[in-house]
Amino acid sequence: MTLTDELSAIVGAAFADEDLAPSLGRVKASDRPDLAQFQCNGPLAAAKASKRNPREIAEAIVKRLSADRRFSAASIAGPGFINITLEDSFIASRLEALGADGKLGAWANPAPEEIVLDYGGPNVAKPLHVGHLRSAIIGESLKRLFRLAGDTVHADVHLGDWGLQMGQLLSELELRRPDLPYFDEKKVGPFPVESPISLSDLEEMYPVASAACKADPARADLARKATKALQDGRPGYRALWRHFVDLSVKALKADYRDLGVDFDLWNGEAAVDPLIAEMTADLEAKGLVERSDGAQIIRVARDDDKKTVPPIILVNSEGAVGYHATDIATIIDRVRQFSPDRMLYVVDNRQALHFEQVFRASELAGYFPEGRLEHLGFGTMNGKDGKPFKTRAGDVVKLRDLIDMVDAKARERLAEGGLAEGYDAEELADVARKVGVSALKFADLSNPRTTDYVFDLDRFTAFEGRTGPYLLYASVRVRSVLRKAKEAGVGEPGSLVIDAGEERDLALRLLSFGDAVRLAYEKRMPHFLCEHAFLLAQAFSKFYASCRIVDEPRAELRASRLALAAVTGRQLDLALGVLGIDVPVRM
RNA sequence: GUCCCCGUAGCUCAGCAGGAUAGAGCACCAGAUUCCUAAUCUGGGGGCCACAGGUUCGAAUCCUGUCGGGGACGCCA
Repeated sequence: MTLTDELSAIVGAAFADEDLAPSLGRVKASDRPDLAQFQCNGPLAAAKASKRNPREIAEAIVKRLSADRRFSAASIAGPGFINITLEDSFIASRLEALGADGKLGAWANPAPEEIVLDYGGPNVAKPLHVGHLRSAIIGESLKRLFRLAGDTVHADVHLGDWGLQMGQLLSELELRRPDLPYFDEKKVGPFPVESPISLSDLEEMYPVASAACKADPARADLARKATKALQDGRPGYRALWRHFVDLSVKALKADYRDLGVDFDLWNGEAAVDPLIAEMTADLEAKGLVERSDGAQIIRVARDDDKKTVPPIILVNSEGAVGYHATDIATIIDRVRQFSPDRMLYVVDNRQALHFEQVFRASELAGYFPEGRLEHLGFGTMNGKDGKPFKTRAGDVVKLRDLIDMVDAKARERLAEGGLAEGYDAEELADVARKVGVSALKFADLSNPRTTDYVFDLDRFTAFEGRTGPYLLYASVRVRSVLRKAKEAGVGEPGSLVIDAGEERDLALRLLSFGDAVRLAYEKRMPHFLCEHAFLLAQAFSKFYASCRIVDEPRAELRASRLALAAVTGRQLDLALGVLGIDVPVRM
């Protein structure tokens, strides 16, 4: 139960005593912190419903609340707002409870769920680029958020390893190296253990093959036929495919590790290949499949659709399956493996129609209820011109290059401030990486998930203001203060005494963590957590600037402030952990 | 053409289960360090919330339309 839940219950009871709906007692943090800490707008809504005077209702409620010792003030303002200010002793008692809670007041899901979270989607043979940044870090953050709330989460990278792009690659290599044993149609094996080409060969081939197929229909036909042959199990193609996947997965794992992104499942589309035949037969038996222009389709349009929802191409005219089919088969596979309550897909907004189609087909076939499949779309990252971000040369920016850029910027910053003194090479590298990646992640995660945003290198590498490094700095300072206190032997953290306004503000901010967690969870939007982390770090910085801690002469106050700092440090680190941001020991 | 998203300070963006004086960061101006990390803190200027209607006691927030930007729309993923 969060603090505002508790306050809402108290105020709701007062509404109930006035024969009004308790839900009208919803309390939230005040929009006018200069006037009060919390507010309730219920009387205005109550007035509308019961045709009474809002101020009259507010007056009756306030009269009841005024008797409550937990409130230092309850008053009416404006047309009928109820302004509430808490007794410091009450704030202190709630903060003590928060400190004793292992999850620092985080909201817990009352009915924990089993969730499959799909947030990778990288393609074999394609290095991660800026476009993959969002799904990786939003997904990672949601995974940690759901787990914090008590859910069980299976994180699935869901590799793109089975569609037409595999046929494009196979045919490309076949054109270049027809002599390789893999391309002998009659040969069933064994094939060499070592891949005939390297990862960089693969990454070079992909855009070439893709462009060639786009330009030349005959070339594209080769790719489609190769895709079909791969899916039909031609041994040479399968062996080569295995090499491609192994090379890519190795590189992808390294890239994701550097970003602090970790998957439980490394399956790809190909993993459900054995289910395809069974599934298409089942869909056929259920009467959902139609023939159209040589392809097998499923119609998913509805009479009340405002937009045209095209049918799913289950099997194309070549006889091969695409990602519609593998996505539906993946739903079946996940149900069999985990029988989850929900499946979530963190994928670009532009895929919205695709998921709509897949979810409807899943519902029609009775595989999984549509309402428990969620496409958590995210906005695209654009350049300053509003178009998808590219380098000056017109290329997409590789994720690795981006990480190197922020890393270099962090080293520069450490050097110019003379901050790197006393760091050995290893710690320097560690601090630079953590500072750089925190900037990257926070800049991205602090945007609402669904909106597009402008990718601005200066902003991503800025270390002042509302940035990742600002949060790290606050966390490091907390740790430093606690260490100094220990060294100086000034005593242990003790019970809370609220003295200065900055202490009260910090305490109230700490107590709002539960609301932030719940909001982020319910909306599946990590930026609410970013907001909280920033406001918390800011409240701490203000507290730190105006209140002495280690050398505060009054022992009771010193102990209280140490406790406040300790709880802040723990909650900040927890929040940063959920965002996937690692904190260096010092910076 | 149909549908979806967006338009808020010079810039990048919050706020949109309607509510009080629309916020933050950056940039700009002025300050703070004999003292726990100045990657910090304090103060200041800066807004017809794209536009026009509508609903409401009350609209940045809900509805309709216009303009502007982006995106999606059967054999790519």
